[in-house]
Amino acid sequence: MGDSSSPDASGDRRPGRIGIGLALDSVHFKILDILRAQGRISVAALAQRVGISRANAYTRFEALRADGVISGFSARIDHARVGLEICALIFVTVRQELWQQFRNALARMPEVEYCAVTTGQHDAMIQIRVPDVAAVHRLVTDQLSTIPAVRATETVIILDEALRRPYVLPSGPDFTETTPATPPGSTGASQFGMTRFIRAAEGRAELRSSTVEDD
Amino acid sequence: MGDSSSPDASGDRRPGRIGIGLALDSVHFKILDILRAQGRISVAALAQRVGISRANAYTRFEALRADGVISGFSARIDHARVGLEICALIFVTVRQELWQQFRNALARMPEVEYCAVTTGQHDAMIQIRVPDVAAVHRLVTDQLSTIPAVRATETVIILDEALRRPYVLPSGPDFTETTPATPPGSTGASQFGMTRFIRAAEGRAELRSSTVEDD
DNA sequence: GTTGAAATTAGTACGAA
DNA sequence: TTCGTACTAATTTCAAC
Repeated sequence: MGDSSSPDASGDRRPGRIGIGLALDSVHFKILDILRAQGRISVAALAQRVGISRANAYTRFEALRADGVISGFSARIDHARVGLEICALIFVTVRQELWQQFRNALARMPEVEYCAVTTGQHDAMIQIRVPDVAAVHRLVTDQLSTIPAVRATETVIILDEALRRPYVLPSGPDFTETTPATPPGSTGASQFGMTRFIRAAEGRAELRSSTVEDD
Repeated sequence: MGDSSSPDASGDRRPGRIGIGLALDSVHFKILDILRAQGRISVAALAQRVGISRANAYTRFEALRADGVISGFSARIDHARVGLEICALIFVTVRQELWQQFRNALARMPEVEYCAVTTGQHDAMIQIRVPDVAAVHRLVTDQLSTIPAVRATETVIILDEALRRPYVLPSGPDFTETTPATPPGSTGASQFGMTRFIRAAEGRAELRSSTVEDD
């Protein structure tokens, strides 16, 4: 609240209102990016890395949590180290009148890591993690195919996970620069909510360093 | 080290050796499960919830991190709240001799959240997050299809994410019970590494409560 | 939105069981 | 190994600027 009239003339941190939640500025995005990579960093260290005061960092941190932008924190667990060596995708054709049954059944299967409802040839894609390939077959035949909501399945084994970057953030200049290097209208800045092009090289070059997954 | 001869007769916490790393027992799994749901919990609170001493919790926590079982911590970010409303899957047919080029190109695309090399009809599946559907089309035509390594693509829009449970842990009795309720050989316990069946109801009933994503 | 205090809590290093 | 305690260092909270 407070950025109603002219969002372009507000100076340095142009907040981009998204949906109905709080307006996020470049500092918020910097915080999110750090917290995405190092979820257990102290707020004090966070403040220092972002370049704001402790109190400010606490306020923003709390606001992000309260507003649901940050829904929580997770340890990243190495699946292989924990006995889940095999990952597979199962494409499912669902009887349209039994969707809720299908969802309920999935919720009861701990091997299911992800389920997306999709357009296209199939209705849903689920991703599972199991100890060995035999378990994939067992899961499909003994569990999935016995659900009445499931009409057909198609299984694909994942041979390698080339990229794993959970909780990506928007690309574009808004999201790494905090210093007043970019005057509002001069460069190819893209306000969130607007559909403006950014030259690919620009937005990406500065993003790269902050996308690494450490800690 | 110390559990070489008879892992069944060791009593309560039967460690299951996985790969070459440290042997994980049920306490480790309980720690992992809590840390998966509440990545920012203090070690003191963790110790209390697991039912071990603070010192022990520190030791195990450090061991899990040092051994790479826990590779880090992440904030869970609500994509919609951050302006990334659209999620899509793109199935890619890759020129087999140009795989490395393909990987390198993906690494430079911040919209790509995940890429898996798969068996089946296509060679890879990538998942992207962008602000709107137009951006999906732009990404496929302007970026992906201009990579020489990409022979063909097939795009599917995700209408709903029915389940999102990153970093799942193995199912089975080993992974929630800490109390000596289960004598080693009597029930359908499944040692990790062995391929033994567990009756579905057993392993899952007790798992359900600890799979919820809070904080 | 920032700085600088106090109060609380976290992390470490011992011995003892 | 694991536990319990004491010690040190850090973080969070709360005040005033």
